[in-house]
Amino acid sequence: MTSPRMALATAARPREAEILDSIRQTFAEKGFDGASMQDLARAAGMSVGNFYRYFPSKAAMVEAIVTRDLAEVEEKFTSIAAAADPLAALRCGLHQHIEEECSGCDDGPLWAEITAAALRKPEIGAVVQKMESEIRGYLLSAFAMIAGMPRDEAERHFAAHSAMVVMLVKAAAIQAQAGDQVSAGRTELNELVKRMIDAVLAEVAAAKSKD
Amino acid sequence: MTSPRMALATAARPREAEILDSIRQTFAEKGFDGASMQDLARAAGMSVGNFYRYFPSKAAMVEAIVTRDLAEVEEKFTSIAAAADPLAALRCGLHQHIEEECSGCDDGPLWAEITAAALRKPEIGAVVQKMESEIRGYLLSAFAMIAGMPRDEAERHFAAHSAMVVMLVKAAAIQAQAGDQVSAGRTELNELVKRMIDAVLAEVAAAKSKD
DNA sequence: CTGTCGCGAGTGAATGTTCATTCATCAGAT
DNA sequence: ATCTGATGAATGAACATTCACTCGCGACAG
Repeated sequence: MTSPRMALATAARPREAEILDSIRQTFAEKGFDGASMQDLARAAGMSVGNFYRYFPSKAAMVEAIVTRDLAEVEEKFTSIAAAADPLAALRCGLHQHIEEECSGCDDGPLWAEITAAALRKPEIGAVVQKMESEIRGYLLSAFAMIAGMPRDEAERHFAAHSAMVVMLVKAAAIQAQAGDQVSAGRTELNELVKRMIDAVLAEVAAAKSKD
Repeated sequence: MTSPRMALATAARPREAEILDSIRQTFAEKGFDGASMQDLARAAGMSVGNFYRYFPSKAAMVEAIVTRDLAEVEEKFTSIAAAADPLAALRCGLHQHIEEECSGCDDGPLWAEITAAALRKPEIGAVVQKMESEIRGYLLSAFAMIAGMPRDEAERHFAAHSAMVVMLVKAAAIQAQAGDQVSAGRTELNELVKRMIDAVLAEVAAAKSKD
């Protein structure tokens, strides 16, 4: 997940993307309020003064992080929409995502932090909400294809389903980073999460047959 | 949720409980790192100096908050375990909890904050993990009754199920406080969450018949 | 080829503010 | 007289934000 992300965004605004990668870690480790501008500047490998040239506020950094991740997600959904069997592609993509979050890329703390900050700071709340509603939009488009119904009908029927998928994925990512004693049961929980996602998708697919 | 909480804990250490109620709000509004000792002391209605007599650190406050909420949860599970139909009682209790979190008691931000803090500060992580594992324990005991199997067997079969329930409840509480545009779809999402919980419980109950 | 001008990128010390933590002190009850 | 619960000013560290300044480099006139 790290290398494609870097490759993707580096193309557009190289320096900013590079800084973003450094910043993520710091936010994850110290939290939104816990990370000082000095901390962040140091992590980005530059002086405090210069740092303000790139990001005038913490909210701006979160916005940049969110925007970049959203672009990644969009890319994935585009390939899902183009697949021969969208249901299978979506299912596979989600399962893969659950696996990835568990081992390797530790974005859990970062999203926990951003989620918490979104509930306190309106600027961040707006950004996060825009992101989530956009993702729900992608899901709904996929659902429309799967259920063989127009997009707006899918929206009416499956709004909650799309929200549930987003919720499950986020919750799983955050949970995956908590504690170590239970790591044996981590695999089991992941399997159960995947089954829950399957159940949601099954409800969507079931709308097709009864037309 | 507020009044029973106060009534419960006031019996034991009145002053501390009173302070805790004031503190909650501040943590929810400003975040763990965002809330200064001055903020918290003011919220508790006392001087900074005196405040340190009650809580020497923010982690201690979180611990107190968590401990108190855990006592509430324990109480609920005790009554569930004593019910004639534990499955129905558990199901009803969980559904009720989902409803409550949505309207009225806005504990979402607080738990988002605590969850995020738990991933960064080891002391808080330990406390939260202890709480969650205790709750999972209560769930597993209930599961054992429902499935009609010894407790340790339930633990082997349903560890993931208990973790999933905890995850769903927490995620729903946090999600319930995000944004306002979607509040129309909030009810639908809540219904879906309840159905997911039902699905998990159904898997537990299914273990009974096949003995 | 060379001097120098402009400019974007980068620096880090300075400023005023807020924070955590301590402590000398106080009011009132025993 | 003393003990308990409470006060809030004091202290030093850390923070956000600004700013005067440097450096390297390409353009370009001589």
